[in-house]
Amino acid sequence: MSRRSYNQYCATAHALDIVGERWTLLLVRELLTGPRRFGDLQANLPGMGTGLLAARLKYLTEEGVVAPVTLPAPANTPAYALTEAGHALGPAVLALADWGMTWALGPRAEGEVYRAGWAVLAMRSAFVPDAAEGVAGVYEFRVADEVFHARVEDRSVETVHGPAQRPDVVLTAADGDTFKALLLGGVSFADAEREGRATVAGDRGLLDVLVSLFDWPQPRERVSSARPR
Amino acid sequence: MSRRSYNQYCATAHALDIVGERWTLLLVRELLTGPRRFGDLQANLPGMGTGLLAARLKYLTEEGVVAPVTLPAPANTPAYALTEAGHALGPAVLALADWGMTWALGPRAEGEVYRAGWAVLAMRSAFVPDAAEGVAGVYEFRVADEVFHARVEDRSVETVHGPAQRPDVVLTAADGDTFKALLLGGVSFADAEREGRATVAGDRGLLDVLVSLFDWPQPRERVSSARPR
DNA sequence: CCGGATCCGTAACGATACTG
DNA sequence: CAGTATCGTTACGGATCCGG
Repeated sequence: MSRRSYNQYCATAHALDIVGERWTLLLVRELLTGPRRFGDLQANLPGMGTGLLAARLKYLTEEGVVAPVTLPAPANTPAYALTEAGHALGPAVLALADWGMTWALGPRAEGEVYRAGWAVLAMRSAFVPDAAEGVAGVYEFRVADEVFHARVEDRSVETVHGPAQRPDVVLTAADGDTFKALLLGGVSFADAEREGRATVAGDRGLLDVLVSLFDWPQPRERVSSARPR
Repeated sequence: MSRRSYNQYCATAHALDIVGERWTLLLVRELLTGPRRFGDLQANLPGMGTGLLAARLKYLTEEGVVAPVTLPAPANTPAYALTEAGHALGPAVLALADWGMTWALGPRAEGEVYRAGWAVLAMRSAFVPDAAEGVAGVYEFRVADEVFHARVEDRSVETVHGPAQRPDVVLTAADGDTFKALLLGGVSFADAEREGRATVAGDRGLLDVLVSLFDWPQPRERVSSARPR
């Protein structure tokens, strides 16, 4: 338990005792798409001091949410991964992302950092299993200098950072905004390629299928009036 | 946006910018079961300073998550309620509660505060719609000095604090532990009544039905080993 | 260079006292 | 009852330094 506990016998309070401190759930978000090294975490969590990052990792390790691992050869470098309990936080992080997409995101603000990898979680959240009936495919995405991939299979999607082993199709987008527009269906892949903002290699048909697998929430405005009973 | 923003164009980060500060999600948890007055919130959030509570309410009001209301006559007293955006946080709070019940709750620790009202959220979380096929009933619960009720109808449950208008059955439990044991099915209503720890008024058959509507998660131990890929 | 540990100024929090 | 005001304590953020 963190030094500051809510001291309530309540499931929500206990959960927040462990993962409710500043940065913690964003740290879990990073690890939800696979193991990461200290430096990668630092790069994706700008504003978080190295001391704090180290302290959080240590605390979460003690609490059995995170575990240190050694990346497979040839990297052989230390990294951090989620335990089973850590992975179980996925639904909670996705529920927050869901709320954020609907009620808090809006257009990109000035100076806001954007990493395409974060869209990976959004894909999990907006994925519609029923729409993926009979769909199977491995997608690799390269956005700016980031690489991640998605594996669609059996009405489910699995999103992980890093390259795919044998992708059916590789989508390269110049920047995050282009990638987002493509995923939301606002821009066609053909148009983006024509404008030089994206390139596609492999089974392009699978990309059009991909877009149809998501149901993106309609952004709403928060208004200051009580909800009628 | 709170003064300290994560400054990331990410749905999770934006959500946490608004509701990620200390106490905020517990405050939302309180309001998820209906409007509450300042003093009630204070009483259910021991350890939170009045100044901080006032600041949070003000901030959340500005952000359109909470709205000040006047309780209906004869109370006619000021209170706080959730807006539509605030109610939309329900799934996120429940997801955290779910995780907490499985991975973080355990037995009650020494000195931990327990309010029966918190079990109300747990009931929402553990409710199994399929088990409630054809079930309808209004339950009122009185635990220690707290009163709340549940309305089961059409494969759904609605839990609100305060008394019910026309309850089918009223369950009075001496303390939270008794109430919990009854709900989890560890103790029968007859036994509890015999021991003087509970009384039942109304349609007692509905209570046995109630217990069958929940699927309580099996508590798990958090262990410090990475989850296999 | 990566993975941290240490230090210090600032902002956030917690407890209590006080006011309309 | 519903909040302000105040003040000591804790947590965070940024920078610098250190060992492999």
